[in-house]
Amino acid sequence: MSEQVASERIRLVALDLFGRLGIDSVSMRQVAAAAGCTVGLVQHHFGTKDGLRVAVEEEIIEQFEFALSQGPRDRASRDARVQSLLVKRPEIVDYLRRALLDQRGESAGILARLVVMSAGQVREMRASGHARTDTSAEDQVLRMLIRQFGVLFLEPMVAGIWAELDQPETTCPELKVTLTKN
Amino acid sequence: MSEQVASERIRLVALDLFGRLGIDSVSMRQVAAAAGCTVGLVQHHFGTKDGLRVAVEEEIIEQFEFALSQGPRDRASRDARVQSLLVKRPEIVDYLRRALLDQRGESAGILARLVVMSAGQVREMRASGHARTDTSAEDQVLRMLIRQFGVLFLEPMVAGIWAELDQPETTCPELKVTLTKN
DNA sequence: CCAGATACAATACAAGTGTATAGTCTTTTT
DNA sequence: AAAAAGACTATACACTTGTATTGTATCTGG
Repeated sequence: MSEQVASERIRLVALDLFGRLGIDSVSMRQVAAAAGCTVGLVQHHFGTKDGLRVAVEEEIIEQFEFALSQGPRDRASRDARVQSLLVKRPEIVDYLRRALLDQRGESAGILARLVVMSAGQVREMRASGHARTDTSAEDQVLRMLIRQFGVLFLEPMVAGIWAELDQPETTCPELKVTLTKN
Repeated sequence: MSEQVASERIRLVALDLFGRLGIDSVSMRQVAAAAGCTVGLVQHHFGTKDGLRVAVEEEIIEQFEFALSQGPRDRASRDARVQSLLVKRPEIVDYLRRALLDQRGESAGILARLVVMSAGQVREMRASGHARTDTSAEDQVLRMLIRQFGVLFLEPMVAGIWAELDQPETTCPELKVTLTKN
């Protein structure tokens, strides 16, 4: 099952760790340990930490391109394929959420590429009659991105609040009483 | 204007930096430099970095309690006061967004306290007839929090996408052409 | 077979981290 | 005025960080 090449394994655990903890909070040694190798190997394959970040983002882009390129080209089908990808690989959602919210320095690059891809999709849909052309293309791009990411990005917020409402006795005893009282 | 006590100045710049860059990415020395003092003074006032984090969160809680405690007690008025606070102090929104996003370890504490506060508000509204009692309190708490934070949390995402759509020639030349073509 | 590339490990190092400690002023208290 | 307390600086230390370097297997093409 985990008998892949080490390079790919490193990329996958890096994507997972970066998404879950944030790039800055993950050390090369952490990545190496999670991938079951040494720091030297990570360096050998990706050069620097930034090189690893680029490779991770490359993988995300590839996944998107794959999901968008095959299958029917109407809006609903494309949305479904993207949604399927994001549900199957929540690490990607985590990573992108951080990239979108951070938006400082190099981490904004993947956002730009994603917007460009979405713009391409919108243009293609407009040309093939799968999208109306009487509204602005910018709006359509923005709507497309929010349609695909909006709920997924808000999900941890709702989940966090809900978890707190569900079992608050660990952190704050009086809340449970308050809420179950009526 | 900036002739406050150093302790308060440190707390404010720490809140700002923590919110903008994330707690882990901000060093004590960075905080000290931004506050115009040395690391030793930060230690003297707040002990450890975690102590500084606690103080920063304390300040946020205080601001919320202040906004909630004074003025009319109906839902619309409270929402307006909270909204006013969050607009006036975007660092607080940034900080809370990160706390909500991270949700690991100690950083989840302020989320818990915020949920508890909101639950208290809901209970008070229910008791005073400012909120209906025929729906679940949990739902009301969740709705209240999403009502107050939802758009503010999504805002940087929209802003980021929009900025990319607005001036993409710096990062990706062909997008501009694509979008302005029709 | 055997050079050469490739996969991987071990270690070394400068820079940055949080924090402990000790010292110097300045204010407050008695 | 003496002393205690607080505000503030300077420095040292152990640790982690990313990365450079060097070495060793393992494969691979001629």
